[in-house]
This record gives sequence, structure tokens and C-alpha cells, in this order.
Amino acid sequence: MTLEEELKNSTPIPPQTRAILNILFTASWLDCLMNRTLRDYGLTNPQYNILRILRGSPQGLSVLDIKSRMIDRSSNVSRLVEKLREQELVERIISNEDRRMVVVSISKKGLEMIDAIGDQMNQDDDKAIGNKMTEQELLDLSLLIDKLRL
Amino acid sequence: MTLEEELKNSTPIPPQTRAILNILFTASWLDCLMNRTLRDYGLTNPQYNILRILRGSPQGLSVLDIKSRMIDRSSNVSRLVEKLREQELVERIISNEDRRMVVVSISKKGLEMIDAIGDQMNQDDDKAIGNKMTEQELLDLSLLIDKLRL
DNA sequence: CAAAATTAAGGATTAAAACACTTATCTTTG
DNA sequence: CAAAGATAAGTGTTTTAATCCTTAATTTTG
Repeated sequence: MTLEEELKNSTPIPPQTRAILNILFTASWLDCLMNRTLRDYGLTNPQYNILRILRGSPQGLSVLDIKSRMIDRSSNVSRLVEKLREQELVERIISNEDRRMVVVSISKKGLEMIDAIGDQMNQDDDKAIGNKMTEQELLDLSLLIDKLRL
Repeated sequence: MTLEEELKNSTPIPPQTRAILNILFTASWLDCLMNRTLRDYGLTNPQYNILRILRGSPQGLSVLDIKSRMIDRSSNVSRLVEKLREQELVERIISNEDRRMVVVSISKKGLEMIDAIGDQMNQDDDKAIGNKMTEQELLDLSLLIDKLRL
């Protein structure tokens, strides 16, 4: 944890800047933790993100829909989807109604993988933060972040 | 804001997973906002991060020191520093005590630039979150995130 | 209905990150 | 003190991301 050191060295930081830095630091830290798990499954974080999104919409989503829901609005969803398709984790079907559109949906294999990853992540999360915070604190945290962003 | 949509579609999410997703989403959103400002100054986010770190230690820091304080522990600090040096925003001095070591320090030009950017960022922050949260809420938020990470 | 505008997806090119490896210097120890 | 090991920085190579552009299909409108 080096945020503290930096904060010590810097000029005084207004509360909102401090909150922002803290979020950025923590996100990077979490990202790193997740990557460690994802590596075992041969997935990158954005690829996992897409699988998670697709699990939430088993009927499938267009590329634009996926993009709009991604954590990082990566502009190469097409390429990421192609990578997932190569591993047979998703399926691509050209829409009948609008032939420009591609409907991407998660495969059985993809579902199994993401469930396995999800279990592991939950365990990791528990190990990393489980006993540090109460459920109520976690909810409070989410509410405060919502307030920041919305 | 699309986190909400995704949350609607997904299976029920435990509070800690929800907090984590929220942090990741929000960090990405902030990153995007910052990039918009940084682009005007010809800096990337990691480059700005380094300048901010160096401002906090005007006596200079070694490359490893910089790396250890960065938000994203980028492995190519050398290259980022070189980019900053090309723009004359930092100076590189080989240490006398240990000639393996390079002491990087922010230049006058770099200081001026980062102060200008900082002002702009503060304004941006105010616009983006200023009236949404009280100072106390921002502090609470920081404390809760600290609790998560430490 | 045809031309213009819009939209969806994918591709090309450039920039940056990840990862392992190299070089130079310093420290340890036999 | 010389060889072996450790450490700081930097380099090379392969992936990955960002930005802009192209193609194909659809919708709008004159």
C-alpha cells in the first residue's frame, strides 16, 4: 500500500481529490488481484467482463449493447468477442431483423467457465476483504460511490 | 451510467462483489474524465501520475521509488520517464553514491504544467461531483475504501 | 423510390502495456 | 580481493488498447 506514502509527501489534498485517488488506487489493486485468477483460465479482464455481461443476458446482446455495459468502454469489442469465440465461449449470430447486427451469446462452455471463475473470485474476495468489513459497511460504500457517480 | 442496467440483468450479487464492481466502474469513469483533460496537455494518465508523484518529492526519486508509488505499477517507468524528459518536464541525474541509480526530478516546466492541470482537474472534479456530496461524505467514502484495501 | 444520412460492426494503424531478458553497478563472501 | 549473487535501470518482443477509417445494412427524406 503506497497511497499513504504518497499522501504524506504531497501538498494537502482536498477531500474529493483524495476520494478520487483512493478509488483509482483501489481499482488498480483489485484489477491486479483479478488478473491473477483470470490468468489461470486464459482470460483477460475485459474478456471476463464480457462473459459476465453475457451471463446476465442469456438471450444474447449486440456488440454495441456489450460495449455500453463494459467497465472500460473498449472500442474493440469485436476483437474481444472474436477471441472468446475462438475458445468457443460465446456464439455469434447475425440478426435476422437487422443484418448489420450481430447477436453474441454465451455458450454452455462459457457459462461453466464463468461460474467456476465466479466461485474462485468470491473466495478471493472473501480472503482479500471478507473479514475487514461488515456487510453494512460494504453497502454504505456502494451507496457513497453511487452518489459520487450518479 | 450502465452499472445499474447490468446489475438488473445479473443474478443477485453479494455486497462485496457489488462494491468491487462499483469501484472498478467508477475508476474507469474517472479515468475517462481525466483523459479528456490530459489530452489537452499531451499527457497520458500514467505520465500525469508520475508528474504528480514527483511534485510530492521535489528532491527527486529513483525509478523504483516512482514505480512503487504509481497507481498502476507499470513496468516501463523508464520509458514513461523518457517521454517526459523529451518534453523537458523532468530531469534525469545519475546518482553519485550509486551509479546504477537514476534520480528523476520534476522540472520548472513540469511543475508549471502539473499545477495548471491540477487546477483544471479540481474544477472538473467540482463540476462532476462537487455538489453531489458533502465533505463529510467524501471523507467517509475514503475511510471505507481504506478499510477495504488495508 | 432514390439519394443522403445514420447505424452496426469490423479493420488498419499507431501508441502503450506486459513480460521476460540484458547490462551495468554494487554487495557479499569464500 | 575475486567470483558469485543481488539490485537498478533499461531494452526487445509480443499483446493489448485507442483512434480513426471502411464497409455494409438500414432509415429518413426530398
